[in-house]
Amino acid sequence: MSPGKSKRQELLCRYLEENPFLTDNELAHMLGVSIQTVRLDRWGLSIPELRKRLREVAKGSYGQVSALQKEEWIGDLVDLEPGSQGVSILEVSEEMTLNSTKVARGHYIFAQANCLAVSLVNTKVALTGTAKISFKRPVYCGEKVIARAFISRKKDNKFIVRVTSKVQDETIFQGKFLIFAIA
Amino acid sequence: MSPGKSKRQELLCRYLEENPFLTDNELAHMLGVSIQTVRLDRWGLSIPELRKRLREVAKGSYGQVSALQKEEWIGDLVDLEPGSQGVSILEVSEEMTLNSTKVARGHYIFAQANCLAVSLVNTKVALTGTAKISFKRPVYCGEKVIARAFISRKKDNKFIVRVTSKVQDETIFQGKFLIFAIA
DNA sequence: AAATACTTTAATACCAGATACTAAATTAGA
DNA sequence: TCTAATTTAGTATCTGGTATTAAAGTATTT
Repeated sequence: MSPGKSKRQELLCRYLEENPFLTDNELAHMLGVSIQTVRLDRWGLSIPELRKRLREVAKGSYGQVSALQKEEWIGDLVDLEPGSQGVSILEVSEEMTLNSTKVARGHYIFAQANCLAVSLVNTKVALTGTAKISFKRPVYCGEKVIARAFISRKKDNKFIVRVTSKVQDETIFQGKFLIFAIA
Repeated sequence: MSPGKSKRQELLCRYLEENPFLTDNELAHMLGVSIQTVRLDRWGLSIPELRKRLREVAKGSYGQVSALQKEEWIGDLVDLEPGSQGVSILEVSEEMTLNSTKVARGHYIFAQANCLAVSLVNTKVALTGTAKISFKRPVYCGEKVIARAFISRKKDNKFIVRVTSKVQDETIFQGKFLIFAIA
């Protein structure tokens, strides 16, 4: 991949993030390339056409739910062995950060860990009882948080789950969750 | 104007109010008339085409999105004395609960407390360092959670904030947050 | 019943903003 | 220099329309 291509694709993303209502034609002019190249780039980045983007924005806003509200889970489960361990990835988006800085709100990091911890417990319903958590350093917009969790102890319907969240091998969060399984 | 026409136009409006993402074709089938009649009706009612409707909804919401981002707090601040204490109310909605039961996800309760704790610290940026939290009992859909927070200790740029969340005088959550103020 | 007006349907040409595909031209890397 | 990646071009096709003209169908009135 040429440097021009990846740089252009980055730009394209930035333009569309700023203004998702741009046509391929407008993008082509802005980037100084042909419309075919723009389409090829969009395809490579799996960005849908303008009309679908409009549909998404429109439909998304039609439900009118806030970011944390509409997400069932915070983070994407990439590996899960119920009853043992699991891994979840969360890419920190603009909505999760404070305005002035680009630092993620603590409760998103917590939410990711909590979701993962709860999903480890292999029952219909699991509830967090207590938790001791620690944010090691701020996480910035765009960073990928990888949370790893494992069940460290189990007694009756009580589970102790330890979660460590990292950004590129640097621990940014640690938590110990006591979780109750409910039958 | 025949009664059939005005009745149909009323129906058309109702359908579009319910779901503005309907094509003329779909409307024609729903109303049992030809597509031309639908277009004529839309013209008479000066209802724009689907794509323009989408654009409007999308653009209209796009301004609001950034406005919502600014004050994306979990919970409503009802009382706040920065540097001392504050109260926040959160009504648990369907989106915050698990599907099977009607129990609120722990991280919403945490998020409310965390937001409140951070807002108590009267600086531009405040970050949660560590927290020790405890969920006393599940919270159900529709319940109003009242979180009260106060700064229990302060040293340099470190604040210890204690939060107690209640549902009708019953404590459902307690937390101790160590928060860093950043200049 | 016939003439007139209103309503509905049909048909055609055209547009924006795309997809899907083929192919040629350009550029960069070995 | 030759090859492979990248970019551009061109064409056919799609959706969901607009705009226009024309032809039916249905009342309404005279």
